[in-house]
Amino acid sequence: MIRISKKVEYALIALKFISKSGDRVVTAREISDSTNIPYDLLSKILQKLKNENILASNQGSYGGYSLNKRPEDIPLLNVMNVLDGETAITECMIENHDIECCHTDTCSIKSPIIQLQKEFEELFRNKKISDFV
Amino acid sequence: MIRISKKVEYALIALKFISKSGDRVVTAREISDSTNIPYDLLSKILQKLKNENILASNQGSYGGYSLNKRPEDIPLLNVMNVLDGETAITECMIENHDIECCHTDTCSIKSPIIQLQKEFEELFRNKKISDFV
DNA sequence: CACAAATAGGACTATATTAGTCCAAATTAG
DNA sequence: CTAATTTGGACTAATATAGTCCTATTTGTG
Repeated sequence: MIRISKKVEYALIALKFISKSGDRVVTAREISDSTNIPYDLLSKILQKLKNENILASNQGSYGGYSLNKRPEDIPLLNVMNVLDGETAITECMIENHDIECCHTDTCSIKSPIIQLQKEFEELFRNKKISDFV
Repeated sequence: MIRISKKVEYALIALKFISKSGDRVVTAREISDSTNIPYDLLSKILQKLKNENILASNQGSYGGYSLNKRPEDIPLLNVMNVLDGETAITECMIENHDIECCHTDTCSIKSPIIQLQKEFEELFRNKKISDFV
């Protein structure tokens, strides 16, 4: 059941919330309270987005998060990769995949899978956070 | 880690195998032996494809499977839906979804998600089994 | 300095999904 | 009748996702 993870879904909601808040920094608590996203989980998500320089953060009281890039410069694919790891449509598409696929000899669908992988990535790379704001 | 399931991967390999076999019926055992796909799992997959009229089957000895549609008339999305259930990019995209999303009031990303869902489906609907053969 | 409000992040648990296995029944050609 | 096959239910194992808990660190303010 191919699906976008909750983490990514929450990230989109949070990013929208932050981008609607102007220059003001926004706390994880604030987002959690107004969206019902579990606080602890949300914190992890925001931290990862910060480590990827999508968000900027200030610690300490009166701290919080703010956007570090323009929404139109943040591809959805980026957010997905940050939160859930590399987006590989099949196991054998994972880069540096050292586990030999047991179908290697017989698997003749590899090249169309590579093509599909490309189109898939393109779809999610062309979607920007601005499309969700 | 958004990914096509093994079931679908196996189905693609099996469908390719069958379509390469001309008019001859092909047994699950035969496919399993030459592709290393676990026999029991493969059987289930072929049965589901049969129930969906993508394959035709003959029981008994000298039985087996054959294509019931032209590869170019079988969308990948169909195979995915048959094997893994409805393809909904997020939980709230599942049709007749009666569980109220706890973000309903605050979730303002619904309309772009619907749009993404459409584009996603289009990608996988336009891919046909013939693209993998 | 002490405190409160934040981010930061490791470790863990619970739940759900996916993958795979086992078993028995029904069908059919020879 | 028998062997080869599809059919299909029930179960187990493995993996991934979602969520929780706890503690450390940072920093503005009284």
